[in-house]
Amino acid sequence: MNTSLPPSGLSIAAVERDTGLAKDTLRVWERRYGFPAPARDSNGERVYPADQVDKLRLIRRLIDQGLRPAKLIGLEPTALSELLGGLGTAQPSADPARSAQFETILKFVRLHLHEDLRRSLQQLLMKLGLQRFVGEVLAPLNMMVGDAWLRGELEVPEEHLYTEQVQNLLRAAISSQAAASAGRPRVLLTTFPDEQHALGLLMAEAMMVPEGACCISLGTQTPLDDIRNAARAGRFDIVAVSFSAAFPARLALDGLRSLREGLGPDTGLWVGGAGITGQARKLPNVQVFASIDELPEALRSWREAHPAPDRA
Amino acid sequence: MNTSLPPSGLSIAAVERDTGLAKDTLRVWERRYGFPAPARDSNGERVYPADQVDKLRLIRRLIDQGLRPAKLIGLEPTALSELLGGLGTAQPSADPARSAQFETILKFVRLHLHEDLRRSLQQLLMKLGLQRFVGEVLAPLNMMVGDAWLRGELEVPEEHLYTEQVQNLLRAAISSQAAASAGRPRVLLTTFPDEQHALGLLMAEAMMVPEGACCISLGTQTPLDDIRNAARAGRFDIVAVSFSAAFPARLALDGLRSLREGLGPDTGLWVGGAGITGQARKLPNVQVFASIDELPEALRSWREAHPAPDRA
DNA sequence: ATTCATATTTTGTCCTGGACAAAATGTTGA
DNA sequence: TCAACATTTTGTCCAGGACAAAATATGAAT
Repeated sequence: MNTSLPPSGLSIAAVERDTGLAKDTLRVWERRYGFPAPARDSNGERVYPADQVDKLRLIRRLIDQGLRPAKLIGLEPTALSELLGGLGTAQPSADPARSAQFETILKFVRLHLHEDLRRSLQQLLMKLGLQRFVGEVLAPLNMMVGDAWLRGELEVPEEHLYTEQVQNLLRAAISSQAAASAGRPRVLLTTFPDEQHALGLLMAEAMMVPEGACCISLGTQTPLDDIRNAARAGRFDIVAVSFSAAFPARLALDGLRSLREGLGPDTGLWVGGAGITGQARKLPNVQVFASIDELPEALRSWREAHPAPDRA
Repeated sequence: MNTSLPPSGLSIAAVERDTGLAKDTLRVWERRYGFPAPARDSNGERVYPADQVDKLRLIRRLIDQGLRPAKLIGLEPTALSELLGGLGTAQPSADPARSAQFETILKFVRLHLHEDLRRSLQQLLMKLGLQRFVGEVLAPLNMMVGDAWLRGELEVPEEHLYTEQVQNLLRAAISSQAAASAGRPRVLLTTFPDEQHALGLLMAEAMMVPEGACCISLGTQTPLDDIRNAARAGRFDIVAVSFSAAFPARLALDGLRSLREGLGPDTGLWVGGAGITGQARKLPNVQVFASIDELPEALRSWREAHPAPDRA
């Protein structure tokens, strides 16, 4: 039941897409470390065997976790997998019942039981309310899904399925609560270019809308200049940006500093997500959230510091 | 109110991100056509002035429309803009009242009046019902937004704003109608890798769910093999794939042929979107939709051809 | 005149191997 | 513990040659 004859390996462009490693990087690794060592087709072009691509994927994930290529490239795939396994960060929930529930949900994801997945999430949402649902369920679940993905226990379709279902749930819940347009503060949400993960944004929105904030999301991947311009033109009080674990911290810091300058001093810059936590002290005048639970409290503080104007 | 001193131009990587033109392509154009002609920094690296990047963006859009680089690179930006203007495809709606309504909505997008935008879309949705809303409002509106974007009348944030609002509306509407899990047929929706546009998928879902189909969306960018595997494992009756205008037709055709083979003969392959219309005859055994309006009828035909089994 | 097969041009991607700056790490001294 | 400096690691850039796939032009045959 194989596909066909020739494609017994991937081109360098395909490997770039699959692993996220730039063509230049693939070539320079080969030159320096002797790995990967792709075959060549009749045309002298690289043809990467599947097992080397798998190993590259593992290496990529470990690099994203902060390890360095030279230490990884020589290792066996099994050793790499072990490293990956040791890196799981999600500590099991304190509440064993809740913890078991999460395992069940993860099982639904693994088995593509979208209907069961939808139903269990929906029930939890109904039971806990939007804010607690995000803080107590989605936050840890995301970590678990992320860890599972890291160690290769989940494939692309499973991850997509989870994301879609959560997105549906959150968008519906947010729509139904949409605050009056006069809500305060006015918050602009988005991510930087190259950051595709929309869940963080939605979760933030779900935390803030019930507090009466007026949230406008631009979705993912807004160029820096456009964020600045949109924030000014729309007279927003706060710009909120989210970063997933894979986002290079360097890019985030540079971009945030530049954005911080571009926004007026009256506009708050709130950021969060695994890609940025712990960088707080390097970001003056930027509010860095270690956990999404802090958002409601932060909103309340903002309100105290910015009493509503008399009324226009 | 400029940013700072040094960045009076973009690096080749930044231009790649901004224009979608590969670094190799940028360098080879420079070598062959003498354009772009970037300055060099102290390090000998290319620094592209903003006006050249703007022209590159125009060229890129025209190439996506089927024109060829050699004919474009010599032209003045004004001439390029004219070409772009002549390419608008959306003929004004037959109904003048409706047409005026669309213009109003577009104005809201342009002015970032998210609240008004949301309200007008919501009203139309309520008035027309989900299916007619998608077919009679969103389809033409998408064309208008696409055209405006093409000729540079809309920027990134406006386009994002529109997409987000529509997505919120559609997801909420779909959730509220979600069919019983036993719905037929079982439809798997997704896009190919490198295709980021999710609206087509949502619109398709919105057309099918009210007909009682059981739709599972994987969101955008699922690798081909994963689509095949997911379709088999989930015993889907139909796989639906959508292509935006910018998607290279070649990639779409190749991918679809390969996917067609990979799916069993009992699984339907339904495709649509501006990137694929008109290619129908090159795709045997693939159902190509010229308009999203055809979906409900196609579902009914499918049901006739596949009478429900006795009941398990 | 339309379709089909074959030449020609255009165009994007790949190649090698050298270079260099930014980031990470190691070292030293307060 | 922190700061300043030296060293290594690492990713990205460059030039300029090559080639195959796509697009177009040319010609033959229906």
